[in-house]
Amino acid sequence: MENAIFDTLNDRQREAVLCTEGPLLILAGAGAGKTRVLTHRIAYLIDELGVPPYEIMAITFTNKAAEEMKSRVRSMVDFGESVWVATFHSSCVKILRRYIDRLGYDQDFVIYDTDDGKAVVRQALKALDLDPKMFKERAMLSLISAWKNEMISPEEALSDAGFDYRKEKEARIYASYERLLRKNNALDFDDLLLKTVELFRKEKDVLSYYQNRFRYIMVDEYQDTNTVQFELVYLLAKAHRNICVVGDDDQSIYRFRGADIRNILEFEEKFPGAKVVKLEQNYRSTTSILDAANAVIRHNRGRKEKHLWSENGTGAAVEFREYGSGNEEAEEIIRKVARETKLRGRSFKEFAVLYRTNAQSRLFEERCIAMNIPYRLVGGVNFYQRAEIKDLLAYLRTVATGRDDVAVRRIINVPKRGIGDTTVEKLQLYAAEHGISLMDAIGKAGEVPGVSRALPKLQVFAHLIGELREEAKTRPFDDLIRLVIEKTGYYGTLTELEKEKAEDKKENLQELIAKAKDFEVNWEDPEPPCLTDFLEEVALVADVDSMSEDDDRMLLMTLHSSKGLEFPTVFLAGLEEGLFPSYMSIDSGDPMDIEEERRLCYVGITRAMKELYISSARSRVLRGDLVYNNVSRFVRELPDSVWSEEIKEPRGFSNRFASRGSDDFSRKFNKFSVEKPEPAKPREKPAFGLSFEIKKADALDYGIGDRVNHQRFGEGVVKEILDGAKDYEVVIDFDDYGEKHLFASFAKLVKI
DNA sequence: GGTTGGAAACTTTTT
DNA sequence: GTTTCCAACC
Repeated sequence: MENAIFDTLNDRQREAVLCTEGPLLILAGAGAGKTRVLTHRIAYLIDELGVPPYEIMAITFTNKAAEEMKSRVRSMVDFGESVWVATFHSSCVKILRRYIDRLGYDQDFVIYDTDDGKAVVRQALKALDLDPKMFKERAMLSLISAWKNEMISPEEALSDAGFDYRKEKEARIYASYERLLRKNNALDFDDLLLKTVELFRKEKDVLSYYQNRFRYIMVDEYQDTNTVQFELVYLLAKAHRNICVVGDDDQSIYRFRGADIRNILEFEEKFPGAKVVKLEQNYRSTTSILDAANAVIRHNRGRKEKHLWSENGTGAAVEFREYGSGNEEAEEIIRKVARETKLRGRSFKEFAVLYRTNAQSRLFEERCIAMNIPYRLVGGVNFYQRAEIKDLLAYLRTVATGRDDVAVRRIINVPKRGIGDTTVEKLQLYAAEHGISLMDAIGKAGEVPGVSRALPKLQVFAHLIGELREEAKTRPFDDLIRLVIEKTGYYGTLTELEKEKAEDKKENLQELIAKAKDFEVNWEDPEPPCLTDFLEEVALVADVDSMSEDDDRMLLMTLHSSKGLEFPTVFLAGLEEGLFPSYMSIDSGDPMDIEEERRLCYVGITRAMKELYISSARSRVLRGDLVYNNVSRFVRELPDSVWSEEIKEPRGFSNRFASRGSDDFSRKFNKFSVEKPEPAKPREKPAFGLSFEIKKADALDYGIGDRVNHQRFGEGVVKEILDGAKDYEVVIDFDDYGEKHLFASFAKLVKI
């Protein structure tokens, strides 16, 4: 190959790039340059094989990944913008906007998020006269989602239920939920995929159009695909079989969302004759960090054997610290960031704190504010899920379609205009009886039985929406949003809240206005965008997507959000039994749940480029009350060699003995228990280093003069053995590292 | 019939 | 800590 850009690839990467025909599975370890492989592969197809760019499809999971790939492809090849690079969900939306009429929907369908979905479940329960306490919204939604991911229809769910009362009711709720969505001309997240598959199965001409259109298909993060997604890819690829999937089974962390790890483990069976390329050289992290990652993930059973390695050098040792409390953990971590940035001139964005649950973020946020550290909180409540934003968007949805009952219900009394639940129920009933939408029923409120007192208020509301619809025809979106705020007197409701919160909400609304403007300015199609386009964009963005690289702030996020990102210094916080791994996964009794948590830990470790600090807290406040957790099992799975820097420091070492008795260790490493040990002293200085269970051996199986092997230092000769109170101290002269003093129980020396 | 404030109950992770 | 529920008020 003459092209210089391909010279920067290693042999395995090049192999993956050159294998363009037929099914290909790229098993890419963390930081092994999979995005580079994908983009180079696209460039190779276009530049070397002359494939037209529009015949190439690359599917990702997040918008951020899609954006990154888009910009890389554009900078590498001419007409790069013609390559179809999009997320699963937005790809499906694009297809459905063109052809969904074949499934009996209008093309301007709206997309419901989980909040809307909850409202629909509530309505379904009411329609079926079922007790909402018996069938929880959230549980029902995840059940429905699971059914959809498995492509099980309401009818099938019903027949599967047999004579089980509960299952039968659940299936009926599902059926009712479906009817309501269809009536509102709405699709939920799962529908986007499911309806596309339905479309392909039903309309052969549509399927073959897209099969011919996408002659080369690439799927990123393949380990996170679920059954519908697999089916979608399978349908598209089965004609030409040029399907390349990239993934890492060790980074599969979305099982709870229906991701099926078997999709990657069984790829070769699903696509016979598939070629497999493993990328194991890591370009991101130091060897210390990779050792830690490898050691932890080794404890999982169902996985493809891999061993990450790098040429980046050993680097700083991974450090573990146990703090007295969650507060102290946050304080020390943020203090460390403050020191590093102030004293060593490092920038804030080099640091990231990763945690298991969103609830943990607050502690770090508070410390950042207190210490004046600029930070960015990723995830938590998604910008577009905030109440005020959703309210405004519900107005826009109502203005845009008029069929969206869920949106109308949300805003009919926001701000308060004296239209209560009873009135809405009557209107809804009337609408159902006459087969019209809620908004239409409001227009005819005079004819609705039982509506008298609320009638003038309803007329005002209907008039308001009518007016906004008129204005929407000419105004740009940002202007329209301003108008909604003004006409509804939305800010009026906010001032009643505490000042600070109201300010926050106003700022959020300003940001929404800015985003709307942005959207219009960046619109690329010659056709001007309509309100539906904007609402669609907004429905499909995640929080990570809007993370910008340029502002210098440290990052706080869950382990899930951190996937695909990298940071010079990572703090993995809250490594405690019950928190991480979560009590849910411990209690379920399914070892697969713990394995998923372990993969999550692996993802967290491999985000780090140069430094990794792992920590836990002995006590922390969880939903109001103080709990005492044991150190996570994952900490114990970390390799001894990782801690050797500490062992070289006698000072840290003696500290460790001074502050921790061995009873403490056995308690800590016991399985998660509810038994509460004595409370931690709040301001106690934390001990450095990892405290392994120190158990003095009765006798050592090596003596002075023997050659022994150490995991990290290699081979050496035992010079001296000192009998200490709690352990033997062994002096070894290593061939490569010289003389070292090690403790027998830590060093795990093996006689050769 | 609608609003409001306080008590109760629930928080794993999210495209 | 935060969202939902209910009962007393308007």
